[in-house]
Formats: sequence, C-alpha cells, structure tokens
Amino acid sequence: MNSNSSQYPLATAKVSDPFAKSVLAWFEQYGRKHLPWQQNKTLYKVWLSEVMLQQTQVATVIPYFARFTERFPTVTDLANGSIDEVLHLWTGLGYYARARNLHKAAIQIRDEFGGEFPTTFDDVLALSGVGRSTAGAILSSVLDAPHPILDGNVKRVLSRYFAVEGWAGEKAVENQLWQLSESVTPTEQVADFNQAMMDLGAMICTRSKPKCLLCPLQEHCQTNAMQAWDKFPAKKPKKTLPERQAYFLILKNGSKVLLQKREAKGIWGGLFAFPQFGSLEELKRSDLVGNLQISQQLTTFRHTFSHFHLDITPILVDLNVQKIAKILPLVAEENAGNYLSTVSSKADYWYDFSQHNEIGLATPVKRILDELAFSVTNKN
DNA sequence: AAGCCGGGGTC
DNA sequence: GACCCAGGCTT
Repeated sequence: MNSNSSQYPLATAKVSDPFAKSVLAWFEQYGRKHLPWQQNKTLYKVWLSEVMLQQTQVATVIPYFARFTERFPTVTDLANGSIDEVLHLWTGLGYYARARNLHKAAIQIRDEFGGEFPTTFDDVLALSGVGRSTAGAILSSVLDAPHPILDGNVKRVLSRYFAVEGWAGEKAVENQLWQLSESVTPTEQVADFNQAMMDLGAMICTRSKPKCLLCPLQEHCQTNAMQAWDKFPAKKPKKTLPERQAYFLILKNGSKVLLQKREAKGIWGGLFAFPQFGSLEELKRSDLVGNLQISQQLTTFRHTFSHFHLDITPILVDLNVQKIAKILPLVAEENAGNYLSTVSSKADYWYDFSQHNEIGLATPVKRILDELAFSVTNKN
C-alpha cells in the first residue's frame, strides 16, 4: 500500500455476480437519472450535493442546491465567498458545521489544488466534512472509481438483505455493513451501482412498507423470506430527550433588533442569534438590559434538536417606548442603538427586519424575525 | 466507542 | 409525537 492509497478496502464484486447484476438491470429501467446534480456531472457539483444530502432528504436539498450553484458556479467562487453568505444560503438546512466545513474545504481546494477538485481518494477524504462514504460517493459517481458507499439507504438495503442484527450506530454493526458493501459492490459500473443502491433504499426498500414485490433483490433477501421488514434494520434505542430553557432578548429599536454572532462551535455555530440566557433572572442582570424595562414576554415555543428539547421564551425590550435619555443620561434617545453597540462586542449586528440581510440564521430566530416583520407590515 | 450536531418529511 | 434521513467531527 503506497502513501497515496487509503486504509479503506475497495469494492470486490464483479458486475456478473447475481447481486450486482440484478441491481444494475433494475437501475437501467427504474433508477433516478434526472436529479439536478446528475446533469453534466462535475466533482464540485456532486461534492456539494453529497454534503447537502448528509442526513437530509433529496426533496429538501433541491432548492438549496439550485441557489448554491447559481451563486457559486465553481469551487473557487465558493472559496472566495464569505462564510456569512455561505451560512445565509445554508439557513434552514441544519447541521451548520457542514456549511463551515464546505467553505473550509473550498479554500483548501483553491489554495492547495489550484482550484481543481482532487481526484484521489485520500485527497478527497482529507477535505473537511468528507468521510469515507462521501468520498466514495463522489469518486464513484463522477469517475466510476471502485469505492463502496454506506449511507442510510445502503445500510437499510444490506441490513434487510443479509438480516444484520443490531443497531447500525454501534461500531461493530457498522463495520459489518461496510464489509458487506465492499463484497456486493462491483469494480465496474460503480456509479450506476451505487446510485442504484441509494434509489432502492429511497424508492423500494423504504423504512416502512417496503415494496418487496418490485424489488430486484427479493428472491434472496433474508428479511423478505421472513416477512419481517420491521425487524431490520434494528431501531435506535430510544431515550427521552432532556428539556432545556432559553430566553431570547429581543432588543428592538425601530425596525432593528440586536443579533449577536455565535461562536463557531456548538449549537448554531457561526449563525446570528438573539442574546440568549438560561433564565429570566440572568437576562435581567445582563449589561444589555441594564435598567431598561421589559415591554412584553412573548409566547414560549418549543424547538426540538436531535438530542434535546429547547423551550424558548422571547423577551421584548422596545427601546422606542422608553425614556432612553433618562435611563442612560449621556446618550440621546435616538442614539440608543449606537450606545448599546459600544457596550457589547463587535460581533453585534443591528438587524433591520424590514430589509434583506445576507447572514445565517437559526430557524427559531428566523421565525421570530419573520413575525416581527409581519407585525410591522400589518401595523400591529 | 460514544456523544454531538438541525431541520424537515413521513407516518 | 416518534422516527429517520445521500454522515462527519470531537472527545
């Protein structure tokens, strides 16, 4: 194994093997061939689509993919864009680390590869946000390179076909699935085969009520033989999600509200958000609020992450209705916003919700901003 | 190896 | 409301 070859095994099957032969024949007739990223394939566009499709369904990705490729036609265009604009175009897709990694990788490609997308497995694997499955998907899709993949679709098809026991989140089970993927993936026509496996998972071997009668693999599928599609793949062990409280400070000055850029790591990393507090007391004690009076406590709503519930209570402090000059003697009323911007850090941003803003926003923040803009429009 | 990281579609 | 989706990164 030379220094340019990966630690990961390649595909080992032949196209004439029954499994591959059945899958490829099915693909020719029924496979998806008209998705946006399948037209005039390039490594850049397929990479972008693969990253967007991580933990995200095809229908959700399509409009985001269209906006991204319109704004950033090449990987160099993406590298030269600002992270705020990238996050703006990503707003609503979730898993924002994907957008930060995407931008970072584009800069890697611009600076280390002269703007030409790398073509070796290890070079692609080294890009931020690209793991084994995504690297294999990109190179097999565009170059027919013999790399197996293991996404949610392939996991489900293989788990059922071979009746694999155990949850795929456990390392041993995942390793077994990778071995199975290596063993059924052919060394030729890899682009069609991998796409076919994903199509089978998305269209035939669906999570519930799979269409086994239409499946090219039904004859030797162990789960079909047992009539037990709900046993495979094994479900993730469930646990009740913890609940957390958050208070969003909506410091409102006319049609502007104060947003702060969050740290790059953690929840909503790099996005702009309202100043957030764990309790109402903490909010009242903060420098931003000082002696200002709370105008209104808005309705609490729940935002659920994959690992906890967040109950959000927006607290409105409207600067317009307060005697700012009295509370802050050195500052004129109309300059309240400017004064406050000097109190806190330079990551502050007075967001004008009556205008267009190109920054990244978490969904609950966007929701509140949209409601503010709506109520102003309707003079509530 | 296990935990973290969003938001939306589907049933 | 539960479950899952074209996973990868961090610890």
